[in-house]
Amino acid sequence: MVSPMEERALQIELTQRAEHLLRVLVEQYIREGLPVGSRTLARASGLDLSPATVRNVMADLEEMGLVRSPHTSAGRVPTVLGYRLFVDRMIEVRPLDEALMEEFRDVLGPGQGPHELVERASTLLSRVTQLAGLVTVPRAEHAVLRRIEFLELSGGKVLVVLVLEPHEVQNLIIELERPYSREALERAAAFLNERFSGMDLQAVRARIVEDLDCMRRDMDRLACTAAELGDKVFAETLRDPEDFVMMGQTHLMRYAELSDVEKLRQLFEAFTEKREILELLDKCIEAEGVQIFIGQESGYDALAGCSVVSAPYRVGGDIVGVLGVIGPTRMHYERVIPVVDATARLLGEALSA
Amino acid sequence: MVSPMEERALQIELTQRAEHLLRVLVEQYIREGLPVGSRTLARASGLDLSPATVRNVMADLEEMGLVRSPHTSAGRVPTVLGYRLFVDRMIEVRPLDEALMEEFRDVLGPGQGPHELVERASTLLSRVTQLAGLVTVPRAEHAVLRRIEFLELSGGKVLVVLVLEPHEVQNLIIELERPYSREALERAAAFLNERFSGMDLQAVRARIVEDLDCMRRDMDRLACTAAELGDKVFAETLRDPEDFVMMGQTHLMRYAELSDVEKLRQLFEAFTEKREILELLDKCIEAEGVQIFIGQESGYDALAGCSVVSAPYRVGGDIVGVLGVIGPTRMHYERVIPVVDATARLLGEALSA
DNA sequence: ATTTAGCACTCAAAAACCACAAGTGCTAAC
DNA sequence: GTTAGCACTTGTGGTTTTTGAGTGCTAAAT
Repeated sequence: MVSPMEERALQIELTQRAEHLLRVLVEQYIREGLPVGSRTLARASGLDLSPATVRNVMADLEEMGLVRSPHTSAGRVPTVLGYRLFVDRMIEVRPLDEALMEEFRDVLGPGQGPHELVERASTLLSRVTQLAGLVTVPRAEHAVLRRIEFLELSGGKVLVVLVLEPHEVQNLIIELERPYSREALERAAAFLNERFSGMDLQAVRARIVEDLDCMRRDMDRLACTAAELGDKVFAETLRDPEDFVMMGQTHLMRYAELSDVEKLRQLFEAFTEKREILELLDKCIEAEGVQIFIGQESGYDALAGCSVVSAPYRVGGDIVGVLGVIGPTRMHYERVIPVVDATARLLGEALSA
Repeated sequence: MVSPMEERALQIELTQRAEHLLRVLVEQYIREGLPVGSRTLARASGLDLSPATVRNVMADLEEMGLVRSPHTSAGRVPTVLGYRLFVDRMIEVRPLDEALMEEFRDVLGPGQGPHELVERASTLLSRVTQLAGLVTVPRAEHAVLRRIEFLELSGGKVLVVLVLEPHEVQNLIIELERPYSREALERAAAFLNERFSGMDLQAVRARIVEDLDCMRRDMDRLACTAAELGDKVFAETLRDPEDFVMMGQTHLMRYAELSDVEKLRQLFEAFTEKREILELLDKCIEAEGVQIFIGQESGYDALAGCSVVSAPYRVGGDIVGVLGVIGPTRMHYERVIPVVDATARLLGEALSA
């Protein structure tokens, strides 16, 4: 999975010096948020160069599409491609310092239900990075079934209560094609509990699908009812994560580049809409480690001027969700990346416990 | 419950004409959002008055603190007190037209769980008024207990699953002082189910508290365990509503008077903080009908420039929550009030079903 | 063949200025 | 009590000027 931008970035050759200058420029711009002029850059670079020389280099970088000037007499700012190069080649990802790690472990300690953990992870991300944190609700496939319960409602609907092993209760309402007696429901639940409690949901699902056929043949009424109900329930429960938890949106209002109210509104609309964000997160779910979408790379207008840094998190080797942050393109990647990475790791661990 | 502003407003005497002019001014300002000058007002009033006369009246109104001018050569805008007078005396609250009512009934139809209903009500409010809608999660005291279940977790904690009658599942984790065997938990649950299912939570609570003493004396181990656990559970469940659902915040970004990003940030911070908003809603929970807080009346800085229109909603005669909208002071009260009122009524009905 | 000093040029942002329109308060006449 | 008239105030919008940061280019220096 290599984005078009990334591909383009890979082909770019730069002299040592140009690369260094680009790095310093991006760093400076991330810090200050103002276009960087040749004089400043010459000084900040540490190299013994005159502004004029720096200007020449800048002209080259501009031609390559790595920087641009907002107008003739302003300094240079990084383009998306410039950021790309920066994050791909120039960032040294150091592990988080132990003190912070300790705090993370503390917040994401065991003994909480998945939902609580997700919320904490999101809050943690946003607090530490001063950006908006987001975490998808984990897929439940590796949760272990502890107890299932059916309760009849009016109108041919049934309330299903599912108690899962990492302390969580899910409940959903299913609609039945044909009516079942209260007693049938009770016995079906007992049957399912007997047979499947202690197994993980994926296994349960597989087993039920498998059983469904031969049971129909056997005409074993009880087993058949149970399997039918179970099929509905677990099909529903194992659908892709359709939700995420987002915290700290208000942090984004602090960045000047997003201080246009209309722009901000569109961004927040996208947050409450959720659809686009979910699509984007979906793209990350198969990636190996930390993924970064810079500005327009994501392809969503509402996210113009924003970057997303994300990482999948796993339980028992399997990816069950994605988390990350969203902020202005000029975010402090070098710091954000390890934070996202660590959070993903620790959330995964906490969910496994 | 009369606010200080309201009290002050009650004492104000106005001539027929002055009152009319104030009303027209407020209406105009709510529509346009611009200071209203004497010429415009003279025309809009329908009265056959010269601008000069209107100016004289305005000078009086200004002295009474009902209007003010942003600067010497601008028109007048209503003050908080002006709005107060307007909503208290000059608004004719007409019931919603039948078509809209029909839509409301449709959205808040029966057959949904409380949480779903709350979310729908909030969305409905925000959509119809183009403001932010908010609805507190209803107190559960009149929910009927259908089933209670204990599941032991590690570390002396117990997961309690509570199935309530308007289709809802609540789960909470309680911490135990002394350990109970798995069997004891199971039997306690059976005992509680046997004894209390079908009763409303408040009654359950009362009964348990009542029983607790005499049971301790009896030394009936089972009943005692059950009562102790039940006491914890229902004490927890019946606490005041500690949460609300808010929808359509982004609408607020459309109003010019809130278009200062810093102001907006503070407002949104208050929304996520929730505490202040909850305090405010708490004040409404005892009121009879629709309550209105205009601008600073609420006393919270973050809500400067905002008004809140709220109404409690009831299930079976008892207030179980509050709902309303929040928007700029210059909102269209005459329309918003019936909407809030109707939503409260219908949400109550839907929850009772 | 780089690098750099020098210089003319550009452009946005800030300040200064102007004219104008909207609106006021006041006074004196109706 | 009402209104016409008038002087005065003040934000707004437009134009112009100034300023300063920063550029690109050229020609000299290394």
